[in-house]
Amino acid sequence: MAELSDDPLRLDNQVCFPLYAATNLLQRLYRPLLTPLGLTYSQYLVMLILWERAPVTVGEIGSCLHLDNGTLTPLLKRMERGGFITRSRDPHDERRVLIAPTPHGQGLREQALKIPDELARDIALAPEETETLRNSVVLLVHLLADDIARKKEAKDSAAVQ
Amino acid sequence: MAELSDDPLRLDNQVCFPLYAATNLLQRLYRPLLTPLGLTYSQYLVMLILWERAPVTVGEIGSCLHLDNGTLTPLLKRMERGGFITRSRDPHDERRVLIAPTPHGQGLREQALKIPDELARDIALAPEETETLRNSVVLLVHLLADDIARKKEAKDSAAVQ
DNA sequence: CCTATTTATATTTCTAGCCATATTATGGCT
DNA sequence: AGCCATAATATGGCTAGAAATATAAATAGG
Repeated sequence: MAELSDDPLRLDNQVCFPLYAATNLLQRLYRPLLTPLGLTYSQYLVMLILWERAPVTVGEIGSCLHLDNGTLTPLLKRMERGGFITRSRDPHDERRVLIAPTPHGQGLREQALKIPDELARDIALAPEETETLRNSVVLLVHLLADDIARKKEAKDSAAVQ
Repeated sequence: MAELSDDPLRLDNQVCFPLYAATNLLQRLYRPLLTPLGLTYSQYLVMLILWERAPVTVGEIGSCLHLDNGTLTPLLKRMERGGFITRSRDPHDERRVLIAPTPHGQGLREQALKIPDELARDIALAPEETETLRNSVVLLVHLLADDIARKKEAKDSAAVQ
């Protein structure tokens, strides 16, 4: 019995699997709240950034959300087609693409304001426990992001030699 | 200042976003450990189940991992093509498809055993903090899964009327 | 028995996410 | 000006994930 429950490969003993499952389930909960606005969850995250400040570059969005360019380019194009954002080259540096909300995109902020409340009702974790959870996951994200950045750097300098 | 930091739409104040980011980053960390085995992260999760017990049905895998059939069917077909698993109809109930590891898939367990250690080194959370994190995310998963099941049931009974 | 319902899986059509590679732009150097 | 290293974004090819719908097998009611 101790044998089974100490098995590091046992699904119940993993940390990463619950994170993975929670993320999938959360996106399923967000969907019915976001589709009336015409947004997916990742698109909603982009709007959260743009509601804080705009314009931002594709690269800035990527480092905020920890997403790759190959993910963002098509996602932002869909958002442009949907009329949520504009994409325009920075005249001062034409390598950069500036992303800004359209008036319609900006206007959605009002409707988005009620989403956190609706979710809080569903999640039904004690506020204190939510805080604890948030803090440890935020810490984990920092550790992971640093670790991945370190590995990327190691790889890049190896590629130069 | 208090205005800004109380904004529920601020990225820094969200619980779901760090979970989302952590999950993406974790999959990036897993990738270099799993590609030598020929597995993706979700495929690895399937193997974790099969290493505990086999055969299992597609539906059982789905409820363990909280994944949809539309996700699992192609995933399992890729795993079959890759020689990791077999898919066969249950002779007693031909609606069901039984999934079992091939000898090759079974053999990978040995190599997989070192993966949790390598990851623990990368994550570098204190063991106690890891435990706290795991417990709160597991709790969250239960709450979310129950909530979604409740909503699905409500929708299905509405469809009947 | 036979039809109606339920159950299990598959299919279709989207959107996302990653890696590796390519394209274009900038800046510094000579 | 011309060249080289670097930087920012785009592309292609793959795997995943979800909702809605379809197919086929099993079961229940009459």
